[in-house]
Amino acid sequence: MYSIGDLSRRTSVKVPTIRYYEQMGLISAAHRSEGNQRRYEKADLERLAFIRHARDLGFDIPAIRELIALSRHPDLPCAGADRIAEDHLGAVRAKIEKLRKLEHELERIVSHCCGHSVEDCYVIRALSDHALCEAEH
Amino acid sequence: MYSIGDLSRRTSVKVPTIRYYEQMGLISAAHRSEGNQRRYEKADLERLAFIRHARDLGFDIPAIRELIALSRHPDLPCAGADRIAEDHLGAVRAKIEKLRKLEHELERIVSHCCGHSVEDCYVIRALSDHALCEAEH
DNA sequence: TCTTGAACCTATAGTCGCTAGAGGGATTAG
DNA sequence: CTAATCCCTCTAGCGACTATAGGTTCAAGA
Repeated sequence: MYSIGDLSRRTSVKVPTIRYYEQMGLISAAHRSEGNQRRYEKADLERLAFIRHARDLGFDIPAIRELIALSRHPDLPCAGADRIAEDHLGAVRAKIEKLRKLEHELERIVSHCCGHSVEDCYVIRALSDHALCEAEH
Repeated sequence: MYSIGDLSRRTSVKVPTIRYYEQMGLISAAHRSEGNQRRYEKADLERLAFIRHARDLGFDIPAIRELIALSRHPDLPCAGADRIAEDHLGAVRAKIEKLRKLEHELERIVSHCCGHSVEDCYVIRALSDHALCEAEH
């Protein structure tokens, strides 16, 4: 039997976050002590570690809910889980692509700025005048 | 004289967003018509285009506030603006780095999954067992 | 001039995944 | 038995908007 604090220390998930996950339906409502405090078992610890891991990999809460639901039906084909992971991978790649374009444009703007005063600062001028940009954004 | 809708169409900033920027102090409170509707001039349009452009480049609102303040003092050295842009570039690069690690790990997990049922799905197993991961995250 | 419909107004709540705080009760070590 | 630490619920805040409700003003056509 673990208290919520024990669970928190063992999974590195903060106490309020555990309560939040309960509210979001990612973990089922815990048993309570006589004094109404949450008491957890080993299965809860594993479940929470799963959630933590998925969050670290950037899955959002609805995706995690689906993954948990799938993991309770070992007989189903795993195409569902694969699709969730692939979709997420696609989203991560899209974000990287966007950020890379941003990086490129910012690099260009920063490196072009050799002025001394704000008046001829390339950073400010580029923001004021879209025509100074290389790509659309 | 532009109405808020004119301004919106010309800058591609949505009407509620323009009001939000006014609330956040990025644009000064507009003059009003007799019937209390906002009326803008060319200077407001340029200011809003500047903001839009900075947002597209990922600057957050406090940074934009600073950039606007700087752009009104053309005599100041432009090191302040440069630093804001460089800081932002650094943040963008850090995000890219994080996402690339995620991408790598997700690729690995997805590509290892050749199971047919959830029971031996590598996606689910990797989430359940952190030891299957290559890097810490 | 009147009417209609589009555009405008304010104020409030919702998004996401937590995090922080207030104000109180439970547990446990000494 | 007491004090320190933990735990409880409830509410509000973050950032940058977006959506909705309920009402007012404007502009163009009849």
